[in-house]
Amino acid sequence: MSISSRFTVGVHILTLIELNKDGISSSEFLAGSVNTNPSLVRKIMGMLKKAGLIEVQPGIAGAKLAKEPATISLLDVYKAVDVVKEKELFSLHDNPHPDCPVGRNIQDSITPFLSAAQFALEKVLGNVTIEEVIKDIVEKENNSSL
Amino acid sequence: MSISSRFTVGVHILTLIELNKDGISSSEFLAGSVNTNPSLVRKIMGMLKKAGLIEVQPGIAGAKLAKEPATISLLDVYKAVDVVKEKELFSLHDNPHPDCPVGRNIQDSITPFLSAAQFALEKVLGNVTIEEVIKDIVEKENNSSL
DNA sequence: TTATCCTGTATTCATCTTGATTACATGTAT
DNA sequence: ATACATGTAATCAAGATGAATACAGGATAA
Repeated sequence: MSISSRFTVGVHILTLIELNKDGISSSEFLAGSVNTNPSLVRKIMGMLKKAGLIEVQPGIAGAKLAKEPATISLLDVYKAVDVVKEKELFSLHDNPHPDCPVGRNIQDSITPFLSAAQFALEKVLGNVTIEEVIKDIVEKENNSSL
Repeated sequence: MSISSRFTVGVHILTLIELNKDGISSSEFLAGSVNTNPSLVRKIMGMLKKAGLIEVQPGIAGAKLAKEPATISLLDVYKAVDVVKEKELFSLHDNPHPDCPVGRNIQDSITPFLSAAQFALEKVLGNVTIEEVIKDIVEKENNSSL
């Protein structure tokens, strides 16, 4: 299992919109860089828009960031594209047997640990911004052209 | 998306084996508590055995822990049942376009952040032992019988 | 030996999620 | 009106998951 690439594609989209801020970032343009189809990009753009991360208007080509890159964290993107539901990163098996002491208590016992693990993951994502990703990419570009 | 319940079922199995240490924990017995079929339990038992967490023998009913509960972490179980591959919790979109500065660098740029997030999650799981889960269940049992 | 019970393992199946693809309604501008 | 973009729905193939069934092989008791 893997967390949907909607998340990393979302990060890609936001990064490219910013680096192409002087140009027009249409869904087709973005899809070309991601190597997917414009429809999927528009779907993800819709989620990013709903989350207040980008500005797009029907009929008008191009998207812009709605906030400064330094104020958008990877966690914002992760939540925007809805890849993992609240407290549901880990699956629990349905209906353990209530006649067994383990069966009737296991879920309540381990859920706090699972939530803590998921929270730790999300905290790391919350500490990384789109600005950092952009800086990193620009730096890699400069290094590779030496 | 969700991480396969093989993980939480594995924890359930280990916990029950220990709490039932004076009895015989056959795959059918364990499956009854988990509320699944014995075949799936045997499959997971095979993984736990391979990882050195339990002892089972063909033809002989019942499984026993191969180590003290205090020395088995949730991370051990998580790795044993192979629910998430190393550094692959997050999906990357294949083949971003190499002619775009973002396309050719995005994966290398974000992979360290994603790995760090996954590592943070695993670290939390590594700090919780089966013994703690058992204690918690016993405690819940005692409280409920007041 | 024979019968019985268990583990180990493979196969099949329905269900779900993902991402690709197509289509089309709606909005904007020339 | 035409051209082009976004918004959104529908369909599809592929992959993962867990349920279910079957059976080979090991262990034990009569």
